[in-house]
Amino acid sequence: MGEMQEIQGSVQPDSYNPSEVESKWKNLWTERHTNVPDIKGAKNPYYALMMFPYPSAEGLHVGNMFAFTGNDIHARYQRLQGKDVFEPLGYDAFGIHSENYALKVGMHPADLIPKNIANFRRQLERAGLMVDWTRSLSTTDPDYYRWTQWVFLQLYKQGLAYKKKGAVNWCPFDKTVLANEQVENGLCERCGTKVEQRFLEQWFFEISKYAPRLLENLDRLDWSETTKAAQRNWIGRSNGAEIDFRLATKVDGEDDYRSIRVFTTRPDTILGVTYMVLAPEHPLVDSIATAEQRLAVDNYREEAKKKDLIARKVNKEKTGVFTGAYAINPATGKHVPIWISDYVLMEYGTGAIMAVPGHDERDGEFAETFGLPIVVLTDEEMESAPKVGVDVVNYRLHDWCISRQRYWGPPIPIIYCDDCGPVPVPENQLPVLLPPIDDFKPDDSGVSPLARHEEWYITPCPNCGKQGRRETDVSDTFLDSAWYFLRYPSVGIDDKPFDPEITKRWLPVDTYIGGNEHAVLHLLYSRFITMVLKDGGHIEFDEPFTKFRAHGLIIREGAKMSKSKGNVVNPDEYIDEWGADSFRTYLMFLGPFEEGGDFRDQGISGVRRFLDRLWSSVLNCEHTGEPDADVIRKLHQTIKKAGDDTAKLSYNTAIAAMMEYMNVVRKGERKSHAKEIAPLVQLVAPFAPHIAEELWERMGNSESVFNSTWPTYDPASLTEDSVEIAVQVNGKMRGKISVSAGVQQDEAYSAAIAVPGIAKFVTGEPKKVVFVPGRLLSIVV
RNA sequence: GCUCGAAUGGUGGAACCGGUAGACACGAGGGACUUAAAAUCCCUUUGCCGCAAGGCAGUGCGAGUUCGAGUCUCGCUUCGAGCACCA
Repeated sequence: MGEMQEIQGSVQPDSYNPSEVESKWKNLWTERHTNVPDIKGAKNPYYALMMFPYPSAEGLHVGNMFAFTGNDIHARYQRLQGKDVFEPLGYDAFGIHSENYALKVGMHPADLIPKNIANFRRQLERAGLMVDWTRSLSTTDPDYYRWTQWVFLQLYKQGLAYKKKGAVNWCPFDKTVLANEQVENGLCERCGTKVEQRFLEQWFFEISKYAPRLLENLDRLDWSETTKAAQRNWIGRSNGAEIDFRLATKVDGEDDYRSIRVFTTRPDTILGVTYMVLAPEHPLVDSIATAEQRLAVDNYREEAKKKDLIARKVNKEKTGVFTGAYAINPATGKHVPIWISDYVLMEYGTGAIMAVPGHDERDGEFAETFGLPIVVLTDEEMESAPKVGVDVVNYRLHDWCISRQRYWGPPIPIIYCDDCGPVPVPENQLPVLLPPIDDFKPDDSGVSPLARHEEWYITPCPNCGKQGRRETDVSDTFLDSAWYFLRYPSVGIDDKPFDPEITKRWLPVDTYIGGNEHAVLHLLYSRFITMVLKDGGHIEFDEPFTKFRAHGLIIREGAKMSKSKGNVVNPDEYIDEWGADSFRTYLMFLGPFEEGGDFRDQGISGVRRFLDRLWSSVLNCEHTGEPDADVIRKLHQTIKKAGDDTAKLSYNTAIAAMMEYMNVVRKGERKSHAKEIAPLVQLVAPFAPHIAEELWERMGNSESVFNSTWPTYDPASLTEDSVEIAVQVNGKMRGKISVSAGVQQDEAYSAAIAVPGIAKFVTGEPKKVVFVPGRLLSIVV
């Protein structure tokens, strides 16, 4: 063996071989249960959570890897701080995405998903995450979705789940309804198909009731500001007033005058009202339309119903029709005509507005189109406007439509009975299993494929025992993911969704990391469900994630990665070539974690070089004699810098600090001392855990490096004895002086003008001298 | 239109509270080692002028505050993200 290496020459007997080191430690971690915390007895529990992935057939994406690694580093860092860290990971495997893919490749999702999960698991394990694999889950496990159905029932019990026929977003491609949050610019978020409006009976969660709380709590959450801003935007609070406009004539056959209530944010402009507009669907339209206008009104309402949402939103030309009726402005007593138009939305406010064309752009356009009068008010008129309204607050947040006319999801646990009406499935009869049907392809009927299976949906009413009918819609995937963080610590407990003692110990989640694309979907829904469970007495906190950080996106060659551009990075290739430790560290080094960055193939070599140097420095270090005092000083500075930066997820600068230290340690090809290099192994450990374990072991430690304690620094070492002070004359850099650290202004000044290059700019007595100790001397002449 | 971000060498990116702009890394150039290459190690690397010492300019653009501005204020430009006929 030795002879062979002698012949090959280039092969060092003990050079760094990532794949060897990594597979060794992967196995040891599993054997020793290194990553399994004591769920019931942990003294310093720390829950480090990462948004779970959808297990796609393509396998893990670098974006996922980037995010998981960032979370893993945080988790490992917290562990080195002495915390009992729980880092779980599972799969968000229900939903349209999985189902569409299964349809495309002609497989059943129930067969496809386990394959995808196995591939994900393989890739995730290669990444060296500190994940507790004994507590994983998939939302498609009956053991899991049983409790998703339980969550539905809690909302139902608390009066927050209701069924309503109404205008909903229908995706003609995915053949299902969508939540408002899943519609982007009138297009389906998943497939980009134009969304149509349909009138269907659907299950809703009354999230709108929680709008004030969802908004107010944001102020006390330690979350990325961008995420909070997106939620505030989405919840959309606006302060205004509701004002009643009485009709000028009575509705036929009624004794009293009816009135129309409007919402406005500008009650001070009431003197400028020249007409009113109702949404076409407004319930009063039928009764107030006059005989002459009836036909025109009906036609317009039919047109509005047909018009797809995108036409309404993109083509903002104003259309409308006069109802023939008039109302009385409560502030002036004047009669104003009542129109209907689809620029007024039934879902917002009261579905009716007072139009002030002189002070509202949209009203102005409408008035111009139809030749209605435009009144521009003076400031005095607005200030002296009579108060005829009641102050109200409106939110844009709509209720969450959770029914999906699809197959691949948890069936909604409701049974319809002719006598008893909708009856919730008793909790002890959960789960309502999703039947293994083959014809799961959705159709245009507006009902789920499950509705084709009488043998499944015909079932006795839990109340009276007569023949009933199951709800055939399944619930939205976002319900699966709105509570999964509650389940992880209690995985394996089969008589309740989450154990109260365990939940008390581990939740809320200490840090949550994920993509900002979920700011108004998953993150809002999770907060809502948490509040509901708190109000139902199931948990003791009403915010699920104490701290949330949105990670950035990885791009390549300045563009988003996509298959069509051919610039997708497959993590496997890079791990094969460079090792997981180098790959992880490179991902964290390429840019700020919360911003992301550009993935460049060549960049990874620098990180690998760093690990190679670390390897050889540790293996060749001196164990006798004393370490260099200057190096030790730099070490303390590095411990502080790398520690502070790692703690605040500023991973790229933490790595830079370690590299800088490495350069100091090896300066001029010197041999490092064990005391100089050992703490660096610990600093590197969260980033490159395998090599850190290996080196830690080779340094004579028998325990995992992750059971060691983060090195401490001596604050006295942070300041240098002598410092370089910058000297400016009239604001321009003119030179530097080297002085002892505690030097005062006079002394610094004398030292400065003793330098000819500085003195030549200082002519005569200075007008002013500014001295920043240890940094700078500024002379004004 | 509204709400957030961002803009710094050839490239990715650093810069605490307003205090030496360009840390760290890639790339490039030069050198050492080698029969050679790879690997490794060392040096140089914002631009311009200069043999040098040194000087001038410089953080998207234009003003301002300040002894001093990448950083603060005002006014723009461009790019990215979210929301959008929400009264």
